Amino acid sequence: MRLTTKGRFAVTAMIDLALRQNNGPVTLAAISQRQQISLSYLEQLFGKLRRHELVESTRGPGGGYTLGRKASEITVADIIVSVDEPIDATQCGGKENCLGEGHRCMTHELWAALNTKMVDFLDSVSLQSLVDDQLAKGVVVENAPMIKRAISSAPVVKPIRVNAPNSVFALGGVAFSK
Amino acid sequence: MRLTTKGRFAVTAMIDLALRQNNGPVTLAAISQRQQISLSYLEQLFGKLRRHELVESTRGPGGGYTLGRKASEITVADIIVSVDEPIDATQCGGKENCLGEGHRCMTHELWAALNTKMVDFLDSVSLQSLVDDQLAKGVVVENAPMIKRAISSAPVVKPIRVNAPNSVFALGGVAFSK
DNA sequence: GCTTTCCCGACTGTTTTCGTCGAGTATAGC
DNA sequence: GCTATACTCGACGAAAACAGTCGGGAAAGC
Repeated sequence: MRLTTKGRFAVTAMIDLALRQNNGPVTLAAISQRQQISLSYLEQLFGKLRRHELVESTRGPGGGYTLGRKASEITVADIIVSVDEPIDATQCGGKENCLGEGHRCMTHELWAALNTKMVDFLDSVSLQSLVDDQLAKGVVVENAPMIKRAISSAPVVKPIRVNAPNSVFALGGVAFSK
Repeated sequence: MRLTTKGRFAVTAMIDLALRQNNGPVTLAAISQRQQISLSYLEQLFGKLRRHELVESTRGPGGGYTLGRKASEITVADIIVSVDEPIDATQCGGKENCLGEGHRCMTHELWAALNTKMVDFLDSVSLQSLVDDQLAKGVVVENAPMIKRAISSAPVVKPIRVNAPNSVFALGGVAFSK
């Protein structure tokens, strides 16, 4: 279980998606603009999310992504392991005796305890609960036009490929200096 | 809050230290051998842990490291932030309006919620509780000779610098394929 | 046929991780 | 004082992961 900005991007994007999928599929271009994440990077992340069946895609105009199952049935742990590709294979597999010195892979056991706690915790946080948090905080979801047709009239801001010139969130663990 | 193998090494080493500091200071060489972590790397990690006052050092023969305070008063969060050096500075600082589009940095708020939960959780897990887990699992702590003197007699395995030829735990998130 | 949108693989630059090395300082015991 | 032990510090380096780019392609709707 690793926890980096990569996982954060994925969680952020998933919340954005969950907040807005009522009006049909949400495009990556829209998420990219709202959350300031590079479109190409989102494509990579959603490729993984789709292969893990956390999202479904529909192509063509009016297409985009929707959640693969209910937000209450998607956990933060699901999202993070999807994009992090746990290369796993902790070598000794967990059962072999890493070194035949009788203490059989204490290092492994050692970390496993904390890791279990971590996974259990992240598995207890559902996407729905994060969405609720956002709604409670008064996040305004532009209840978009149900039109879906009648496009190509307004001066749409063209969603080009490169839209995050110098990403603001490039690095940094997250605030909390305390 | 980042969570990588670096933090894992630090936590692992701290548990090892907590398990054995009864018989006086524990040397990095000993931890290195038991946990299969490069000695030089441990030196770096413990330099940070010491500067954060999580451990204390005593030099010279018979020296080593001891915990800076009781194991029950050290949390996993303490250890991880010590070695991870939270570069912080999430750019927009958390108060500015990242982009003047009214939704004032939703991305930021979004992740902050989960991050708070993470930190709170890791802050609730004490080093002592992890040590207890280990003892409960029947980890045998070689209740080492209280001698401390009378060294240089037995054919001691020389603790040279290079002792982890090809580290087994080089990468990999941790097991849990499920 | 055109546009929209997802899909995929390859590529690149920076940061982090992990580890090495060399030199130095404090302490204890002879 | 000498020597061995052990921490202390800084620099360096290879390899991986991260974050992002790019170009082309394929399905679907108009």
